[in-house]
Amino acid sequence: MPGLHQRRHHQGGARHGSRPTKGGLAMKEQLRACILKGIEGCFADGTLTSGVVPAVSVEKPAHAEHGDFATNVAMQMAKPERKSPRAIAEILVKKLAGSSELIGSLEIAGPGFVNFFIKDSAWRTTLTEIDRAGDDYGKSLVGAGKKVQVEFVSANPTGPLHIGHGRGAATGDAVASLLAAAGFDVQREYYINDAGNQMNTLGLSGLLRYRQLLGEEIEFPANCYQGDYIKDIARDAMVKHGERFLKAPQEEGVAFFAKMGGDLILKGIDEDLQAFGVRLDNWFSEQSLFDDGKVASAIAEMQEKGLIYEQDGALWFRTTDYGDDKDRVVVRSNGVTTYFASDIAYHRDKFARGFDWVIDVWGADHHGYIPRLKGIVQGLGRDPEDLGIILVQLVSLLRDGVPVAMSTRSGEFVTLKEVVDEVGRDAARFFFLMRRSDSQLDFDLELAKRQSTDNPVYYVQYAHARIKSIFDTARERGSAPAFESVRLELLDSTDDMSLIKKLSAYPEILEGAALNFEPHRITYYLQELAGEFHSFYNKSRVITEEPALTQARLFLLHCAAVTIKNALTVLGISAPERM
RNA sequence: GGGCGGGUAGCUCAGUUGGAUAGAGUACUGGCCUCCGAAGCCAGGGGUCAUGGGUUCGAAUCCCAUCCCGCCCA
Repeated sequence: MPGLHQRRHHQGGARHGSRPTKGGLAMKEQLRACILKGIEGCFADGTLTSGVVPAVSVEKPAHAEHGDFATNVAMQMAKPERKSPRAIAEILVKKLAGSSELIGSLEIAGPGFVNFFIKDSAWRTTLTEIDRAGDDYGKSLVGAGKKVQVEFVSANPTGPLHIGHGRGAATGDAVASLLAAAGFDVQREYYINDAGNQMNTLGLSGLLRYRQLLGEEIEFPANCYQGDYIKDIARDAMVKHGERFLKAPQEEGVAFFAKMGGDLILKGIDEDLQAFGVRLDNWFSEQSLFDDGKVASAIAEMQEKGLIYEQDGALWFRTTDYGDDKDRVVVRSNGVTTYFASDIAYHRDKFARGFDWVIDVWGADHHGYIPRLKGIVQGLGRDPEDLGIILVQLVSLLRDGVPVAMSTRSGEFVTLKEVVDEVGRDAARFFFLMRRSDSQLDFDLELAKRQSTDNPVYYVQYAHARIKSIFDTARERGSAPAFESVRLELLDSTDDMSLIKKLSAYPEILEGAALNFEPHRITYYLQELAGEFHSFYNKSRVITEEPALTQARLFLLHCAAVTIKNALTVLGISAPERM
């Protein structure tokens, strides 16, 4: 559960409440500090007596009538103070009134909430900050430079990436970007499963297709890789090497096709990922763990710690010590190591490389591995929360609402490349990130391609392009943007204010999305922000007869464009100037 | 049989980590371009938050049990 890590790292990270305003996030921090001070003040002058300071929570009410922020401390203090929540709220409100530049007014509501109405002028300073920060608007320092590795995709090099890998790629890449934006030092890694038996199967598949190509009558086994890409590999080998592997011993042929096929497929995977906008910082080979003796040394370390024992000729890891159902085999009685052995060595190596926090992105069908992986981490003497695991659920591909049949066994699966070629990189990424990774995802190809209102990607990108277009028109009409001395106080309508407040929310949304590994929060925010802009645009003229007002509104839209672009960028989606 | 995820509007899904009157998109109905991009906006109806208990000032959210769907393991 990502949420578990979040709390620890959230509290452990450096808060930044002392910095100047960072949109709504810093406002909350300021209010929180202000409330705390108020409570201490009440204790000092005797109006409150318990001396018990509650955990002050400041939140954004669901309804605008309830103010910009609200706190429930009066309710929390009711018991220790032995007063009614509303009575406590009254005492607090008296103390807090006028105690901060931010607070316009205060009220007591409902069972004992204290509602804060922030001065419009305070909200408007966010705009100055957005303009100043530019591409950096929304970023924070919670990560405090901690080294984090996000490992994702890591598909076996036995076939091209399919649509399920696409969701993992979009998620892993976006989470990495989010964490970087939250101040972590992030590395993206791909783990190549190039040591297992599936490589022999790949080699055999290639060899058999090759022999078929050269005229041999062979029934192609059902447990070999069925896809046409195997035939391409065989054809390639035939062109380069002729009939050489017809006469060679089968072992040599299998080894050749395993190596050649693996390299070729991996190259294709890299190309597909790049076309999808994903660049890995590091490609880590499972085989290298064996070649470098890291598997052996990892096993040795665990044996020394007494975590690996021998039984029935096999070596077992005591994962039950850490909550697993049963112990897991590391080395079989025939001397062959398991995937689990590689996993021990691999994760040991990750931490040895200095990562404070290691995140694995998996398909949800691997959820059964969580306890044993957590076991490894603890066996290494680490906190289990130093390993974060993101499970990505299945993608159902639809075309106009009708499911597209997919099955890797039959070879008729839909590849990531096909999807990206058809709907484009931006739409594909947005769709993959539109839902919580926990929940299954319907991906409708026709909807993703549609250039209309029901396609959320276009809705958001259109907002950005529309703003740029307004700027073009402004220049044509002699109102070229000049933001040296914008009169922000002219932005005083409810439409101005609600757009400003939505822009102010971005830093908090970004931080929450990062610490919880939830990129979908950004896609939702983008849709809300775009909606806020479109609504604003339909009600408010930007280019007017009054130069000062025109400049103020252009400035507001400039800030909106910056925010939309930043949010799209962190998801790896472009912000077009024209569409 | 055990474990994990899910069950919220006709459909697809959010729900700020326990807060006030549960939201958005879509679909449906009706309006808005002599005017900065109508790929847009505005208005309306639509709910037993799977079910039953519990915890407390307060539960879609936490706990227990049950039902349904998907996946993993035996």
